Amino acid sequence: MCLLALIAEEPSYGYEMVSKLEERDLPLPSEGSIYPLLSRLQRMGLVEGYLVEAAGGGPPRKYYRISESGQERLDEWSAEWRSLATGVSRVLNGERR
Amino acid sequence: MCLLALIAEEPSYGYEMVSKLEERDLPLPSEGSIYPLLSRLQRMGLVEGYLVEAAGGGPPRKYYRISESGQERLDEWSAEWRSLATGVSRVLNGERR
DNA sequence: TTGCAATACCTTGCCTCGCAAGCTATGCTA
DNA sequence: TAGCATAGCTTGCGAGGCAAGGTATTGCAA
Repeated sequence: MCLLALIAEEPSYGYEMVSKLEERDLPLPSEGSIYPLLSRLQRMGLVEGYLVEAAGGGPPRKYYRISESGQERLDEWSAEWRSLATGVSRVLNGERR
Repeated sequence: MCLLALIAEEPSYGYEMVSKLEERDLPLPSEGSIYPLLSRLQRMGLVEGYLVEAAGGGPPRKYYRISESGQERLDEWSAEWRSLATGVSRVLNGERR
């Protein structure tokens, strides 16, 4: 969901997303974890990939942009996330509905 | 973590925790998921189990109370959770640190 | 008195997925 | 020419989620 949210904000590529996540205090345990995730998002039809020649050396970058169904899925996911997060807070603070 | 938090609040048993979670809008996907979790918490030494005769029929209840190291672990876990949750919010809202 | 619902616990087994580890290739710079 | 930064990828183990199904007891309704 977080990767999808990053891509929704603006198209991006794996290597860059790692640092974007770090900027938001969400470091990935390993840099290698991101590529299987991105392929999965693509396989699910939530994002589309396209190659862009690297500016300033290095291999070409594989950019991803969000698809229409990706945007819908993201909306669902973030709603689910918010509900989960509120639920967990309620448990941690000993409240009930 | 949520189960541990419930137990920290007051000792409880599996069947009851299911409804406590529902009360907080955190329904378990299946009632059966809770028992492996509770055993794991016990195996990790975070909770202690004890049997109590059921009031009003049915088999004896297996209550759990939190241990000292369980309380410490819970404090760590909730700190981690809060940091994770803030991170995710940051991503969903397109902020950076 | 038969049967069903509620209470309460537990186990098996598949299948997904996280992630550590390691690999490949390119171009710049010291 | 060695090394670093950039950028991508794959393999393999192991953990663990959870659907499904099982057991036993009590009380109430049909």
